[in-house]
Amino acid sequence: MHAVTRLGYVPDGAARALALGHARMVGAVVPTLDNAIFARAVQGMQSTLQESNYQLLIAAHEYSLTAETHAIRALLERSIDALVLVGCDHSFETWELINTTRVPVLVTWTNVKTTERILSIPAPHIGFDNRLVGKLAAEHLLKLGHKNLGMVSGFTRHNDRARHRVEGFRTALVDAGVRLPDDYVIEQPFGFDGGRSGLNQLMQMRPRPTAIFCGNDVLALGALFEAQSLQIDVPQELSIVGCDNLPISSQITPKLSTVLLPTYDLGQQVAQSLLNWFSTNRPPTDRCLPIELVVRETSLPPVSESAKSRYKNNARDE
Amino acid sequence: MHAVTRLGYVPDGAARALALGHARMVGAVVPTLDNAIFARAVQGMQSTLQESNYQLLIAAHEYSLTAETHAIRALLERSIDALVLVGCDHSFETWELINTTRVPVLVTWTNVKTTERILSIPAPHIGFDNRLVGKLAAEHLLKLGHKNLGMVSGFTRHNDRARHRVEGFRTALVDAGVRLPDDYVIEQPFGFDGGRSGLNQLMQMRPRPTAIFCGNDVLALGALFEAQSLQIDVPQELSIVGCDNLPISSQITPKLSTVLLPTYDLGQQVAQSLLNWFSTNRPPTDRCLPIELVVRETSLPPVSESAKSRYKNNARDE
DNA sequence: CTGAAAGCGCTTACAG
DNA sequence: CTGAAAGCGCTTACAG
Repeated sequence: MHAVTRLGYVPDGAARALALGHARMVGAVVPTLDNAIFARAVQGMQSTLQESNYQLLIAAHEYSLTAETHAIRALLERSIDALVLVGCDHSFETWELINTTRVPVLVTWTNVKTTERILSIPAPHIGFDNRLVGKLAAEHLLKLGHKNLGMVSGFTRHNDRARHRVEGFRTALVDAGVRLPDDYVIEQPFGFDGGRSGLNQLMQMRPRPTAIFCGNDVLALGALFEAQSLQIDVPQELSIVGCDNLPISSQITPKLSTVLLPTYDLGQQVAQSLLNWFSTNRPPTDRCLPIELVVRETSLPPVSESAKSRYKNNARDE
Repeated sequence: MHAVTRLGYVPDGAARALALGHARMVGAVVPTLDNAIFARAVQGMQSTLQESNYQLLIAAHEYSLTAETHAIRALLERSIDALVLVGCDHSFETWELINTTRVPVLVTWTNVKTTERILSIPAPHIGFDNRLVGKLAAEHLLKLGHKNLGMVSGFTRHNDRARHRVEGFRTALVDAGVRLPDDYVIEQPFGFDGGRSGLNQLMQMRPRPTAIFCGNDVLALGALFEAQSLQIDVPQELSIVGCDNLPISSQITPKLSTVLLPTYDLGQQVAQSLLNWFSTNRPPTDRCLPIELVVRETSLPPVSESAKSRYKNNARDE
């Protein structure tokens, strides 16, 4: 041991991995690190993996299924011990890779049980009930008395989280006898500009929605900023509910109501489940992390008729 | 090749790495992924490494030097081809590890030339001139006519970026004949709360500063939010300048002036330089990426005497 | 208990 | 041009 420290010997991980048959590495493929939500989850995974001397390999695919497949193949060629994927919408090639390599896969961020899957692979999941996200938002806004609602969503194609949030929102509205026409659901790229442009489009609809649910806080913040630019008073004239509870969401004025998703916890639990899987050789049981609605002052009852006529004047000015 | 695809053969990276002597992996140790600035840089590195079939191993140390050393050792045991570090403040053990393993190291985010280093190791750097960040902020605020200035900084101990920003700010002020007393520099943990509490403390100083430079945008945003809570009118009564130009900084009202750091570019250039290093076997040359001041409406001339007396009234109310 | 040997799955230099 | 052999640096089962 003295010689080890004196010479600065560091064991060769590649040789070790070859002899042992596993490399103490897990790969994670996320849509992007540009959203704090994924960055935090990755941070959570990394910190708990680190404690058990596992390394995290990350890749981002920027919402491209083929980029994801390539990233997964590259990860698999590094002989990772497990793979973490976000959501259950993946390309056929991805599932094929997973099936043939038999790499342990953990699906996160989603509730697989409620999802139609292309190929049935026995991947356990630890995530959120994204339909419930939409439902919580809908129930909250309905309780406030809103009748005309709109939604700004990320692209739902190849994104089960976004799709489920729309579905959950719409279903809860329909259950309460409120319709959510297709053209009141605006799909936009994630980002402040997407939120802005989504709000803009919704504000041109007639009847104009008095409440808006945004698929995540980035879109909701964009919508909030655009409402400010348009001189629309939030929450007096418009209620906005987001999802994620980003740190900024509790700081900003006007206050943003949102659905809190414990993403750091998610990352930690995902990592912990993998570690258990490695040691017990038994896959973790599927589960959903609890989520909750955080109501801030943005959410008020819908405006009076007098305010509504003001809307129309504004609309004429545009 | 037909059999390869049919059987789903994926080469074993560990064996390949052992035979080849390198694993096509680079390790990056960042303070945290919780700040969008590091997340974006990591994203930049990852995307360009990916194109050349390199994998990125990431670790975060949450501003702890010993955690960093451990993370680096763990990375080194995975036989990485290169190591990317943020800043040049590292523990003795870290430099020792680097010296004995002779792993190629690239230091980023900082301008090493201007730094006193504990151990002289020949690590090239690609980063920013953080003194210039402070200087740009100071010159801007001086030009507006401010005489009483304050600063909210991250902890400067073990953080050369934070230290250099303070130094650059102070030096530029002193050069213009304006003093920045030590107690007008408040060190706070990075985060909105740090910014809030820093602003709070500065607003109790007499004379009260009319302009504040914050070490980064997260602190600046926190300061902005706190100013709103305290009913201090930004920019009429107080100018705030941040650093980073986070996406949110261009959205928020009141507008935040800031120093733009191209962190995504930084990540890409770091990765590209590593790739060149690997192929040519010659280390990259040191360089600084250009930065620029982004002036938004927050930065106004200092308030008139009448407004100053209003300050005092406010202060009494507290 | 100690120490030499075999083997992990690749790559590459070399023999045929 | 093809194919068998050696070797990368570990771990582990086994011989002494």
